[in-house]
Amino acid sequence: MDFYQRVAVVCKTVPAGKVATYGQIALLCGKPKNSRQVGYALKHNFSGDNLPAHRIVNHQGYLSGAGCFQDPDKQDVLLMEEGVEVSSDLRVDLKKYGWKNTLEDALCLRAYFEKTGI
DNA sequence: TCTCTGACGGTTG
DNA sequence: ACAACCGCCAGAG
Repeated sequence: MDFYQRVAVVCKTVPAGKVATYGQIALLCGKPKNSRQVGYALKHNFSGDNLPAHRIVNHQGYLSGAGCFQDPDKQDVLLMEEGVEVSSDLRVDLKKYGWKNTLEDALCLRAYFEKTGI
């Protein structure tokens, strides 16, 4: 099983206009305690294609933004375009914009992982 | 192997 | 609400 592939898939399943936490991603990847590895994966940007990394925030709703985009303000712009409000201190309201992963989503991802073998 | 480090999370005071 | 602490796991040197 390729954890990073799973991270990529999960990130893509996060709907536009919503944000997910690292813990959520790790949980959906089947490894609840690998939240740090999620960040590591995004930093190295595995799987090549452009992942919506701007939708991934920490459990407090802060955008870490450690240079995944050359322009630090790029993430604000992307989130704003998706209708997510970002405060000046790079924080989003998880109560409003946090992605509530349903059991259906988890099962769908699980099935996808089984199917593709990752 | 061993150690250090890190886009983190949860609990506690 | 906030900060300190501890736990966690995979890469890199």
